[in-house]
Amino acid sequence: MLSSTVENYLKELFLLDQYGNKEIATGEIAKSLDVTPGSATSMIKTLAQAGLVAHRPHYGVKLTKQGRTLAVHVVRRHRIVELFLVKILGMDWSKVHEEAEQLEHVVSDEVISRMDDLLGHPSHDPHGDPIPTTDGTLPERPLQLLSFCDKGDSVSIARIGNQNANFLQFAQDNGLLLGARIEVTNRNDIADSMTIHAKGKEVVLGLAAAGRIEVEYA
Amino acid sequence: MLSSTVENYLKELFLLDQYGNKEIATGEIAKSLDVTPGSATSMIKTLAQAGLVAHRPHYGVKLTKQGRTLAVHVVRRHRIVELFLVKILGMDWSKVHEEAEQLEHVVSDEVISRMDDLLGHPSHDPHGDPIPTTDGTLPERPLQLLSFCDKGDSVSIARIGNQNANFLQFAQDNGLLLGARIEVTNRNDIADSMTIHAKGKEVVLGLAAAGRIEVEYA
DNA sequence: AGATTCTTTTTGATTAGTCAAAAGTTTAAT
DNA sequence: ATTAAACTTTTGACTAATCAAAAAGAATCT
Repeated sequence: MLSSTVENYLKELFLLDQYGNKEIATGEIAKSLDVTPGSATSMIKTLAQAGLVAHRPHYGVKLTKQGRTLAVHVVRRHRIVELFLVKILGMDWSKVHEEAEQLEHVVSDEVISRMDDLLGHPSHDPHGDPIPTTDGTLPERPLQLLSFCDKGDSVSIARIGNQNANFLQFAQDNGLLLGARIEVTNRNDIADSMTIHAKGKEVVLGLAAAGRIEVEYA
Repeated sequence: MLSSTVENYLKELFLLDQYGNKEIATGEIAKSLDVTPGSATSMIKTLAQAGLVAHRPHYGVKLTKQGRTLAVHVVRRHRIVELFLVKILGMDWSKVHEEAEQLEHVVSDEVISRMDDLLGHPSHDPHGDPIPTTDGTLPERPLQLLSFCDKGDSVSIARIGNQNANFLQFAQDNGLLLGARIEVTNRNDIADSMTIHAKGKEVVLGLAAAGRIEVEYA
């Protein structure tokens, strides 16, 4: 069995590069997990020893097939738990990430499978992130960053992956919910902002914030 | 925040003496938690340092008011989670204890409170153990060991506290479920056994096994 | 009271994970 | 081609929790 710490390293490596083509720098994983670079190096060596990552010293680290499989399972647990907390327990969308961070390490496969049944085998979590299947497949969707949309574009919100509770709370308060139909009513590249029409409300977003929201033209 | 290990020591001390009148021996808690006596001594010193237990070296240890409060909350989390797993996720009665052992350390108060709502503020868990309220009160019921019943007694099963999965499985397979109406059709103190009539079935139990089942005359 | 037994505590070592700071590499800039 | 900057690795130390084995304390039996 893997420790929570090991699971977190694997998960983070996966999230930093879903496709597994680039090498992750020690400093990058260290920053993501809020540990010192030295701690990351030492854990990377442990993971490499266990065959879960390939490490090229001074260049970077990459999940092995085995490591990726384990990571994907952690992500699956995390996302099913998140959706479960929202849909079944009625928890606030902006808070479930924190909770799932803890639960993902202790819920058994059986519990996950039952939650999955109860939820009707969902394809995406409450933030629009895809839920990997048991065999490790991830559903793909062609999404676009809201920050790339032009004035007049009418789209629907498909993903708000940013896990910061304050940002999510803000989004929620302004009608920027998953699936919401929105329209870009203005865009000003000089002022670095855009205006969104959502559910009768006007919301002004900086492009950086808009870049944290992904949309679908469908 | 308390570590899982600390929570387990507190919980176990509570379970070994719900009423808090006797002192628990170091060896007793060590055996319950499956650690060496030396490990228990060292943890007890840590807990005493933190004001969670009172330790009289060589004589025993007892939860302080503060320690008891924390322990009761762990027990509350455990029991609500157990019931939730059975009632909402449909898990097997004999398996939820193990799962709850893990979850009890990571579920937040908010999740527990929502589970509690969803379950309708239950008073007892799937084994018939009382669920402490948020303020730390435990509902009391006058129960009797099945092993003390006489031939002809008609009672209902109120508690099967034994957490061994095999025993629970056996009970389940023989209709010895919580709330089941049963009758003692025979009792033989020499042979150390009794016969129970449950749901049209006859079950023979040794008195030791019958002692792990508690009943209500009501 | 003395010896034996049982239990508890102490001691010293080990493991996982971490940090701070020193030392070593790589890359980029002059 | 040096030097500087940025990053990574190494080193040594620390904490929580554990174990095995030695030492100490309490209880019991004669």
